[in-house]
Amino acid sequence: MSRRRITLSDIAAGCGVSRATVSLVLRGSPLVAKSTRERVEAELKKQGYVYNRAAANLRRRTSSSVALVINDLSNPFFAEFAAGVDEALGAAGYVTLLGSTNESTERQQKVLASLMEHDPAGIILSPAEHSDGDRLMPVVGTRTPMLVFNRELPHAHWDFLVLDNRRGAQLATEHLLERGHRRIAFFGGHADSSSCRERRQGYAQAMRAAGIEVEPQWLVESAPTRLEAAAQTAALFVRDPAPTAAVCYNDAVALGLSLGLTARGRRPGHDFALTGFDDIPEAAASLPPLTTLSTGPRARGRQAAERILMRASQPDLEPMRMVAPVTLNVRASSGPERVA
Amino acid sequence: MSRRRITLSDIAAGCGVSRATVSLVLRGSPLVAKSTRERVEAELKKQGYVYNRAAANLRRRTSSSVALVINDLSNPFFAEFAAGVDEALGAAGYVTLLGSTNESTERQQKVLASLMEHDPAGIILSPAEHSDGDRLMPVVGTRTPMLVFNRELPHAHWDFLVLDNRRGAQLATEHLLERGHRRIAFFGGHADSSSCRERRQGYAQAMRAAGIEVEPQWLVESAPTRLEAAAQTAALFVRDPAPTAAVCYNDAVALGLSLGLTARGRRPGHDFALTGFDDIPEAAASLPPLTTLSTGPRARGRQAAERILMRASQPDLEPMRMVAPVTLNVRASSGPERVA
DNA sequence: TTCACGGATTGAAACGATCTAAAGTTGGCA
DNA sequence: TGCCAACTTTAGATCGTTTCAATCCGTGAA
Repeated sequence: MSRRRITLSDIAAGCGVSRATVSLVLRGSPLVAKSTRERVEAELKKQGYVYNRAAANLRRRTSSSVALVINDLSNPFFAEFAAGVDEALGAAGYVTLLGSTNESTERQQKVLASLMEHDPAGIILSPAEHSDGDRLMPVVGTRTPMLVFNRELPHAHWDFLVLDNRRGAQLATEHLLERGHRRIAFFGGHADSSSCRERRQGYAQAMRAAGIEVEPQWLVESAPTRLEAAAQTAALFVRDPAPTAAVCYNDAVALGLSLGLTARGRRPGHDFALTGFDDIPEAAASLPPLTTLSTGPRARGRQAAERILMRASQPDLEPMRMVAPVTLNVRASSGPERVA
Repeated sequence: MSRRRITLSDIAAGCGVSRATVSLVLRGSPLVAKSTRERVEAELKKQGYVYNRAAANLRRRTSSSVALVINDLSNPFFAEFAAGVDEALGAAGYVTLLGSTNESTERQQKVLASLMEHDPAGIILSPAEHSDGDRLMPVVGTRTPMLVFNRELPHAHWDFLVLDNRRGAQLATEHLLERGHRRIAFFGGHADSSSCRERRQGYAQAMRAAGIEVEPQWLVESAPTRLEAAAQTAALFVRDPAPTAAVCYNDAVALGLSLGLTARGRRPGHDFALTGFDDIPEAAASLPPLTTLSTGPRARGRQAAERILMRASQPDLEPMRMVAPVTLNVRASSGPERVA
């Protein structure tokens, strides 16, 4: 029921030793005699002592936290990523300082500034759309290592961890080509986002390699949401001959397209093949199950955490650009083995 | 490029005043003269000073963080909740210490203990399944207020914030009764979880009020996932006459059932009515769109944050049990206005 | 008996902020 | 010129921990 915090001094007083000794016991130093150690440990338990890491960090000039700033927590992809980060940080004895920005660069500035005041050992940033490296620079400073996830920023001397978007889209396209499709669309996404651009590049590259010229009406934009995508379905069929397959920007878009196709009387996986990107949980459970690219967001989170901790302990490491592989997960939405 | 942290003393030295003065400037005290204030502020900017909140908290014996412990971040419901918490905490100048437990009570103990060392002003806990209040007690202590979300724990003197599960299921059931159904099942969930029990109670109450006796085969359990639910669909039709409608434990289960029905040649929303719970984003986008109960997880998060901050500033407030209302969102899955 | 030595313990100064109480500065007015 | 009040500024202790350097103590060697 006591309101006051129990400190080292309370323990020391409680069993007639000095604060210094208690501190040594806490840290398991071999210097203290077995008998005193036991006495002190009993007292710690008895008084319900809890360590004050902030005070310790102050004295030792260390930090035991890492800031994690996420643009969109309600997106399962980022939520999984966050879970992975927290998992790895926790295992290393660090604590996660969370900040969510809801895709607002204003909030992002504020959140970062606020987190910096807690002196994190490092920052993992999944940037809001239209983030500007030049504005990030002054608030992050040069003392704190930062890893940027999922988006490229023009600025250097930060770590980057990005998905292999180009290669992923290429794999999906090759898969559809393999299945006999020639008129393949790239559907969804905002053409000005870096991830959409990269995926389109992979798509274009695969098409070129197959000797197929991409027609302009095969490139359809849409916001990366199910509803928007469903609404854009018609754009695929404005001109004959229409595409018989589509590489979609992501799973949400693919599921939306799937809905749109059904509404138009086409059966996805039968008379139209499509692929997604992300492998969200519903991808496997939808009808038809979605062929898509797994990105392993949780593993990416762990990877980010491990890297930032490494950089925090070795500040002179060179910044690094890491490209995470993606793997194609073939399911029914891309159709049967081989169509005409 | 400097590795050292800039402190108050650096600023003080840099413009020939004392640490105390700089501190006053930082806090916008009216005591300091305009001219010195400007001099100091210039120096702050020039040296790129960043406030050390840990040191300040130590001295002032305050805390500027709240711990948020989440059982399953990859569940959009909890991710939204977390986003809401962070939003409200951030607005109040607090920072979120995140911990995710992945539904493991072991990790939950560890995570809480670790977070306690950072002296949070309060704890918001969404407990892992099978959490035990008696084990939580010693690690949380009595100094730190805690709010428990979404599950009831036998222990007192914590705040509780739960959804009105009973009332929600009752609303859904009444809605289906209204539409003319009599043989209504309760589908999905684990009967030993508190939320499932409460929802079943609401369902039973509405059925009783309508003078209908619930038959045992109308109560079907399943893990709260789409796939499990789809697999359990058959259990609804083992005996004639089969139910014509189902109140589902949650949206995932409802979507699974929807799949299962389709696979059996039934058209959900036409020859079978069903409702969900949670109103996840896909509920509106599925085919047919799902009638379900909105729980407003983000608003709940904000509510939790505001409450814990209030309790942190007034430690003598009585603990409270808050029941969040849920609202019925009627869509096509519960069928047309009125069936026979 | 004295001394050196190793192991165990501790005093006191940090870490970077806050805050009280006291000391400097003004300027006005007698 | 002297004094008081109103402003400004600051010295120094403090928060809870760590850590260096110093002290203490018992023992075996000289």
